Amino acid sequence: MEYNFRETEKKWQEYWAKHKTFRADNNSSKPKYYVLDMFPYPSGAGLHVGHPLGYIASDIVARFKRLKGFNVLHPMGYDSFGLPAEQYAIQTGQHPAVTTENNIRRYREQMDKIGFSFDWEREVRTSDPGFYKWTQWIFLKLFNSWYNPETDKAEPIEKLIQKFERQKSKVTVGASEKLWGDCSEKERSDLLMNYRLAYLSEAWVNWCPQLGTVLANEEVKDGVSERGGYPVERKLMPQWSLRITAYAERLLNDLDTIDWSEAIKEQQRNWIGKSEGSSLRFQIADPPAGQAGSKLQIEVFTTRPDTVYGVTFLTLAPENELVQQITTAEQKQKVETYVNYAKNRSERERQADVKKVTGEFTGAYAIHPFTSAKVPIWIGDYVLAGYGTGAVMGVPAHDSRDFAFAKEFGLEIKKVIAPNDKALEKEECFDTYDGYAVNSELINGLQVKDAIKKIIGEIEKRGLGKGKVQYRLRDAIFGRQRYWGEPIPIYYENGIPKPVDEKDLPVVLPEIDKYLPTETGEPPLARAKDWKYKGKYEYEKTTMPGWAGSSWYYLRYMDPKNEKEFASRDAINYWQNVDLYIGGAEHATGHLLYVRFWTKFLRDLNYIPVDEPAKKLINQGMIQGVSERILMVTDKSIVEHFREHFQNQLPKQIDSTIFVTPELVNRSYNIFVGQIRTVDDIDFDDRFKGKLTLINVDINVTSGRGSDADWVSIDVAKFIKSRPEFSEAFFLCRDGYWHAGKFYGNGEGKFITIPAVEKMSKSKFNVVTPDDICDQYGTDCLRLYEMFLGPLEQSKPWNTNGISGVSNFIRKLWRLYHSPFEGPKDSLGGGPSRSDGGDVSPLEGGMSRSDKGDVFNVSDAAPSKQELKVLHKTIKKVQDDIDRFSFNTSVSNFMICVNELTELKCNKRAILEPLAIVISPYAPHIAEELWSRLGHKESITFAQWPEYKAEYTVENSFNYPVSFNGKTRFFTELDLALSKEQVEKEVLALEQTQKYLEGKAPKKIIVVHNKIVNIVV
RNA sequence: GCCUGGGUGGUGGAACUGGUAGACACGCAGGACUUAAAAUCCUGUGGCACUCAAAUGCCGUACGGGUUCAAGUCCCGUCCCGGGUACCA
Repeated sequence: MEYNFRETEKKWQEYWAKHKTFRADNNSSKPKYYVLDMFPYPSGAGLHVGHPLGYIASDIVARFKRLKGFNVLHPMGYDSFGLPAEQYAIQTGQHPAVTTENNIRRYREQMDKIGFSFDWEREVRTSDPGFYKWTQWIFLKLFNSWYNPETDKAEPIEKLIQKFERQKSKVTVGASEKLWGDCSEKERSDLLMNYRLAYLSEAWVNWCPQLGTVLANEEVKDGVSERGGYPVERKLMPQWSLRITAYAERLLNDLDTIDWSEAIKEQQRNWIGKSEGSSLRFQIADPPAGQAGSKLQIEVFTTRPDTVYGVTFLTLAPENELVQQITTAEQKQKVETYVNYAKNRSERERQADVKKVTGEFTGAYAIHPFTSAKVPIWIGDYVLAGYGTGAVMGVPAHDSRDFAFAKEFGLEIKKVIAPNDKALEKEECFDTYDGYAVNSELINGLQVKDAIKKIIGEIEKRGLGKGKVQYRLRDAIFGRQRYWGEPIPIYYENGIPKPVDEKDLPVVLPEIDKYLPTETGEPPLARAKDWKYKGKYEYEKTTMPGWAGSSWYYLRYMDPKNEKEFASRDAINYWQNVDLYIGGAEHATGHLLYVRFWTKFLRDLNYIPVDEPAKKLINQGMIQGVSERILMVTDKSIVEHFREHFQNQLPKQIDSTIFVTPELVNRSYNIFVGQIRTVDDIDFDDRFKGKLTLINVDINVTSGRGSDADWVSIDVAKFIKSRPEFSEAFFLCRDGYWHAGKFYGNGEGKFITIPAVEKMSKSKFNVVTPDDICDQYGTDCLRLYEMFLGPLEQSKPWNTNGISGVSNFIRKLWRLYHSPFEGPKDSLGGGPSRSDGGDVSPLEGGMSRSDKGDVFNVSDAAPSKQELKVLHKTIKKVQDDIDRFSFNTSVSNFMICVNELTELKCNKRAILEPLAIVISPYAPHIAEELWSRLGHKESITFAQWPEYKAEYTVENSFNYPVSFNGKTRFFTELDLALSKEQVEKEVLALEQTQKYLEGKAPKKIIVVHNKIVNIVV
């Protein structure tokens, strides 16, 4: 009988739920193991086949660790605050909480189907007040802390206040200096904002007046908003930010302590962007008439102070405050025009247009601190206001950007570094470190590195500046003009921001009538009626960004129901941090940096005992979607080429429907000749260049799958009727691979489709959900197949071409335990001793017996040597594979193992019982069923992993490949006990050896024990 | 540009510290069973050459060099693809 996966999988999923099999215990004598997946944002599209890839891998590890005797924490939850739900709410008026709830239900259903071993009692949702109470609590801690550079950690702000109170020296408040005791409340608040780890400050943002919100950089395209196309301007606005920069050095250094991929670590290092150099001040020369400019100075940051003698100009960022003060009357008009121009160019636009050099002369000059020469001061938008001091010294001879600027505006170029490599002497701009200083008075002749050291010393000595470390990392803007997020627990009293009292948390997200900004441009929360702290104070109206909840959620899983603390001490001390974290690499510089930041902060305040959230991180690859593109072919020879290539793949029948993604309809889309390279099995050569054309296809969409349709279909017969010129059209359709193509017409066609392999997303109409696979082949099959697809960390397009192999394997596995093999007549246990699985199942309604094949056939006879060898080979291989996260090779090994045992007609309990355990992490449902049929009353989850015994896999002989000059010629079976000399002798005595020696004496013979024999002739 | 991961049959991919390249699977071809199909099972399957056959030889891990008895694996150079990032001074 065939294995009935539908009944079996359902049965065991119900069993696990009913028995709470996967509940993790906070009080256990077992060693702990915490394996965590990045929790999903519950989107409307549901789970796609890419999601479970990582979840399956982590589930395998979790189940494996349980079998190995660990107390495993393997939880799941939802990152349920976020933009899409809010956008949907704006469009439909439906409360985001409602759509989120629906989406979560869908996700849960889908996940339950896959049989994950999550402890669902620990589920968390970031949008749940019981959860975000603690997100707000951590925010308050950040607000009430400062970073003490002396102790190099965060401390309560009270310590700083005490320090201010005690010290006699004055503090700087705005433009004046006062004693702390003399400051007003407002002044004190403003002063402390410069220290708090969560603080309010003026920051440059992308502001869209029409939408009434700040936009993230990726939401702005070509100076207009991505949604709606409204103009976006750069605006200085009060913003809540987190002082992540205080942790820059620790975030950088501690990367060396964690086992994360080098790629992610490197990305974080680049993001933090540490650079060492020096600050340097330039005095302004001859202030323009009527302005008190002589006291003004410009401070720059440079990593190349050694090139200081090459400075021929200074450039300020257009936003730099000094611009207004130093500009001369003659240049005022021009400078203003330029500043306005620069202001309205978005960040993105500036970046996209890197090659376009723009700038303006301010009319002012600065005095070179070493040569006293007068250098012109320019403004240019290649200088960023947010980095360093917003001003650079222009050294065109040794910096390619300064060079481009000088070229554009005809500024002087002065060489001060000579390359060590004479060949490079002619280069106009030489910007590497491989050289020595020239024309540089104090440092002439010194190699760059030494020159830097010496000149910094000189700069410090003369009080012009000092050696300095600069980070690219910027403080994280934390406020969003959005509704669907955690309210920031701050209220305002007389315009002074104050923290909500801890005991008043959570500040619950209020109900509002519309999810839009107010008419006056205030955030949506301003619409809330009677929403006041203690009935009288205005709350902060912005909400937290999407990454707030995910920055600490891993801690909440340890003790998710705790109402007094974010997690109890005991729980935190027991679970520590995540042992294995699995998720996408796209979070490299977002979530994965913030979660490290919050972890270090909580550690500083002694709430947790660890410095890092996750010891080991694995990034699963993306499963890409494949969608159709239509390509117009106008040249007959190309069509012939295709026909030749796919001749034997012509389908016998013609289907009258072709699927096209809606985005292709009624739109001109660009597919370039170069992109055809994605069709990897066709080699397009130059013959085809220029002969592939694209036309605008206007096809009537005749059907869809409702408003949520991912695909629409087009009736080709109808299409051809409306466009008779395509009556001979040639369609080649590909659903993943070409062999599934469909042809139309009968000859010189004009149409083909080419596939586009892209990230799976709803907007690209290429989402494939796991449900269909589960329904058709079963969950175990989906699990094995997703693992079998290739290495976990590799991205790959989704296709189901190989799934039948996995499906066959599951049936073979079943048959191994059930085939009506005849047991040995004289066996000890006596043939098919357990014939009926029905009554050993823990649940009623086991498999029904339908025919003779349904005989559970396991013998208690002693296993043969060969059988033991097969089993132990597999045990070893699978545990090694799991240890190095190579799940695809394990699946191959199961196949090999089952094939070999089938060959051996093995039906021994001593083999089949451990085998079920070994397979159970990968295919838990069928493993449970087999386990129960083997007579066990308990779930296989807590069985004991069989111990690998090397003695069973030891061979006493080896079939040596014998090679001559490295080329393998033949094999010879030799006893492994033989010494090298004996092997040599044996091999030389062989007739074949003599044949290949051709009478010559071997120069050298290499014998590698258990590996190879190589004879050098 | 910079950082990073890759490039192996018709396809997905194996090959762990240099030691039998192509495991396992898909696909394809042929066969068995069947009235037929599906399912299942068996055989073959990197390319080229030669042969009635058995066998054998040569070439093959993007390309060009190198180290080594031996290179997919190590070193140098080049090309191509994916991912990230970008006027960071």
